[in-house]
Amino acid sequence: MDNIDVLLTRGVDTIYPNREALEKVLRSGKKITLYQGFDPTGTQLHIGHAVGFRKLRQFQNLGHHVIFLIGDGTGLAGDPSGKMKARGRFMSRQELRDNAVSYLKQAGKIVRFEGENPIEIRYNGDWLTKLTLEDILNIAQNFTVQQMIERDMYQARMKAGDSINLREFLYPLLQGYDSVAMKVDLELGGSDQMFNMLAGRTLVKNMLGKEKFVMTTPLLADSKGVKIGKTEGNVIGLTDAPNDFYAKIMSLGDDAIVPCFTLLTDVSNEDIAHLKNLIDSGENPMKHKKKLTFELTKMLNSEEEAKKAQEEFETRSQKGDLAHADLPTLKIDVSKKPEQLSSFLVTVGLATSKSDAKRLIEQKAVEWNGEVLEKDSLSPKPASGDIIKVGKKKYLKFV
RNA sequence: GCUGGGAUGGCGGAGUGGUCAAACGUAUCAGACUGUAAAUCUGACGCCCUAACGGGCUACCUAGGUUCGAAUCCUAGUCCCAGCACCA
Repeated sequence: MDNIDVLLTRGVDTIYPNREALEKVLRSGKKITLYQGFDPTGTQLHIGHAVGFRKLRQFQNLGHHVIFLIGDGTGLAGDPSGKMKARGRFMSRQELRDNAVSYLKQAGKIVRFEGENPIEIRYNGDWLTKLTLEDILNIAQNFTVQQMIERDMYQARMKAGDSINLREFLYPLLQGYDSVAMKVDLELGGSDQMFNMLAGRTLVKNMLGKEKFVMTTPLLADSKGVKIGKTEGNVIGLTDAPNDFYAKIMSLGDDAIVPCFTLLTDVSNEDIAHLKNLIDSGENPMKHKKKLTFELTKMLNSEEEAKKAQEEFETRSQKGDLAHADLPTLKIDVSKKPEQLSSFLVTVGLATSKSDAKRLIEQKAVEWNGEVLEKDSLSPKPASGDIIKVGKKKYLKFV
């Protein structure tokens, strides 16, 4: 299995028109131009994005011309993919540009924007916002309404009586036109982007008279199909602090181990198959999960930080040894009068309101130096070195 | 333009005069279990007072009104959606 095999199979969902055709081109030694686009509609990239980034990096390392496209033009239209509702509001180009700054910073943890064969950054607003009406009509003529509304999501929306805004409806045309504007040979994207990418294939064929390959990457999901990394409110961000990142990955279900190894690491297929066997035959998967987590933390930070995060996790969570753990600290305010425990928790930021604090106390979630405080009486006087723990994740150490 | 439908807690979504701080689901939080988990089970889930029983306040798009009492009825407004028509 050589580099090209890996490139074409590992972490790849589908290749259009087919794998053989692309392989032939790559084997010929030709360096291709490819891109993946990202609409900066938020500020945070999550671990799921890393799948695509890694693929870009592989192409980059093999000497191909990789373009990292910021969708400050397509973002204006609002990608309807996977959305069961039309967007309530659309973003301005300025907002998108602002978000893009942090996107690039985060993506830079995996792909290279500098050094040898750096990835080129482009903004599709540069050409999309300059399209004339005539251009748009010419693009539109390549598609039929039937093709567009065929998408499952639109069918579902129509059935449910939900709206399909014409603005988002145009999205595939814009994304498709990017391929024409940049004259790329290949577009990479998550499998949810298939429709949009195929629109680009059509346009490239009709407008440039050439073949554009499309490669989709699988969405990062555990074996039950549950998406990893972006469960509402609990995003595993690429720039999370190593300790947090480590803990978040560890708290994924065991089902996530194999998919994560496959899509996010360079561990060989044989090794993955081997560890899958071990787990299936009853071995405690924790060891492998720790290895996985270590690798990922290292990829996004450094070996040293990954080590530290791992040690921290071991002392804090596995041994429950809070005294030696690296906890957030708070200076004791000596002038402060003793107060009710519940209000104390609010003051130090461990509870959001007094009601919240009382609930936590009642639920035996508050520990002071390892001792559960069950009563909302006067709070103990904090002494240096005291540790308060609220629930499993919130700690505070007094200094 | 016409005709209908709608706006409820983080989200989805019940509720059509009192028993509604609002079913149910989901998310979140806590506890149990465990391998740190995940899954599962249990509980909590507006704010404030109380040791507790309990009480107060604020909330169902906005502003008024009817009523002893309104998420629920009326009036006006704002926003959203669907269908139809227009396209001479």
